[in-house]
Amino acid sequence: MVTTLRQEPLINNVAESRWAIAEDRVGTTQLESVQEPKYWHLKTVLSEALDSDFAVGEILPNERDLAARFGVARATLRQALEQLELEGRLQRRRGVGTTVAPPRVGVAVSTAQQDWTGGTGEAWQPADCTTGPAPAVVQALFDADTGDTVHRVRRIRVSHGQPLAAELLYVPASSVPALSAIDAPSGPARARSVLRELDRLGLNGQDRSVELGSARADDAKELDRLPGAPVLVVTTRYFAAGGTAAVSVATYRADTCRLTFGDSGALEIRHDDQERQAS
Amino acid sequence: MVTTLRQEPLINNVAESRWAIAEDRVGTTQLESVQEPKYWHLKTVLSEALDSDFAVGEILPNERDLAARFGVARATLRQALEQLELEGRLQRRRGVGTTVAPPRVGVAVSTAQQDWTGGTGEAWQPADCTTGPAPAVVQALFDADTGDTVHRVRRIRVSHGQPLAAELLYVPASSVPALSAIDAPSGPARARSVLRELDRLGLNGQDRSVELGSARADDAKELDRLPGAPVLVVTTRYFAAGGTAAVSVATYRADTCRLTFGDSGALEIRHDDQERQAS
DNA sequence: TAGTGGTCTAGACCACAAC
DNA sequence: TTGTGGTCTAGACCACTAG
Repeated sequence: MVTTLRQEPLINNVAESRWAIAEDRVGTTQLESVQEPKYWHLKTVLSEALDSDFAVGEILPNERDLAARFGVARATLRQALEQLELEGRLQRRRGVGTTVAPPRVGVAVSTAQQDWTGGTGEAWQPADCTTGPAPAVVQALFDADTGDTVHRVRRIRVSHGQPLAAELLYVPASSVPALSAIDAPSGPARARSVLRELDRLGLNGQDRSVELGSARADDAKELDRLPGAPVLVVTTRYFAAGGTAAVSVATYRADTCRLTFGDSGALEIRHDDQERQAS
Repeated sequence: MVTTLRQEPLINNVAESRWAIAEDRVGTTQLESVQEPKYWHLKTVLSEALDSDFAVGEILPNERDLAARFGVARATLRQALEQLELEGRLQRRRGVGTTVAPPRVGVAVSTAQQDWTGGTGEAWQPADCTTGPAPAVVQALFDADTGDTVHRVRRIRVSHGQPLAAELLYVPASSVPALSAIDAPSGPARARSVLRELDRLGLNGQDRSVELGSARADDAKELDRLPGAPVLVVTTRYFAAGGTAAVSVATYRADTCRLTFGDSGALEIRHDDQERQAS
């Protein structure tokens, strides 16, 4: 592999040397630390290499080359890459390649009481609205006497041109009785109408939960990911005088998002350094 | 495969029929809905089967049998099972088997101001304490003038005998100057001493973020999972008069935990039904 | 059209738990 | 010892992106 290395000598040699270091580290340390899975060891070595030798946005060699370099099967190499992608260190796109991902963005979730009509700039943008029954899991979060028909408002959260989250906001028809039946029965205009009514209600509290999920096909499309991609599912229950006025199920891209809750300190956690937690 | 089916006739036949339904569903629906990955389709079918036909704790056939039943390679079947485990639907244990998982437990995270000394019963239990430098990522969350040496308090959160989370609490030595240098320099006793001092400080705010991570070896051991298992990493910064008094990095099992934040509604989200969100 | 990551296969062996 | 899930291999083909 040292023979045909004469075109673009400088750049190629720099790249070569960085990978050579990593290769060595895999070869040598694997012998001593027995009984550690190859993919895990590989992931650790790659992670450290990314920390010290690579810049955000840099393109990695393709999977077949990398696997050959480290002397493992492509499937094993992929296991390591998948871990790193899960941790937000890498970004992989079919047909394109693998690049070093930027640090996760901190996304404020709690921000006290929000303005439904979207006066706060670049937060949520309403995309659509339909009317019908809510899924059983959501229905269970409403009060027993709430009717079956709800408005389903679709909203997308974008930052710096990248989609961060896709939300489905369920508003029981009984929560917004004043909603005019005259304007558009669906679509973005309808969505804004529902939000305006919700804003008029004046909510007095909320209840939130976060769990890991995998993106459904529709969410994945909005998030520019493949179905099954890991997401953080944020379920929020909004309370008004009468009880639960709305339920929001928001799915955030787990690879790119770090959810922040400013409970009282009101400070933003900064994370712009490249360093990572030591093992 | 219909021949030797005579021992435990009733139970086996019931089990057989349930799987036969799922098999059919895979075979038939795959033809129409083209261009959907097999593992994804398989996951959907299995998920619906779990919803309708299986009880919590039930044991599934082993992976080789299941793969044969559905006519796919074991690796493909495993991709589907991994997804379901990620979603908290299944529990797999090496050497034992695969079982239907109970619904995720709601774990309160915010609970206003806590009592460090652990008077609240079954929450965190201190396990150990060491002293030394903090990892760079954590150090970055402290104020610039904070010294290098911190107390690292290890705590475990358990519920119903199951480990939910493992925490590393970083307390700068400068935050707890009154800490007696006389009692045990490390171990659980030392941990309690540090927490007692922290309690005495009187914190006036906190700052929290949640992101997806994978369990490091030490955390994995505490959580009774394999290294690399998906976890929800909750990073909390505690403020006192002087600034950041402590930083906590808690890793929750993503498969079994749903983090709840009682921001103001103070209600617990109930989730004891078996139903799941429709696709 | 060429090159990338995504899916899938049919094996093999290993670590672990339980009998 | 047996059976389970976990790891690993060396291929193959497909879907997508970009030249």
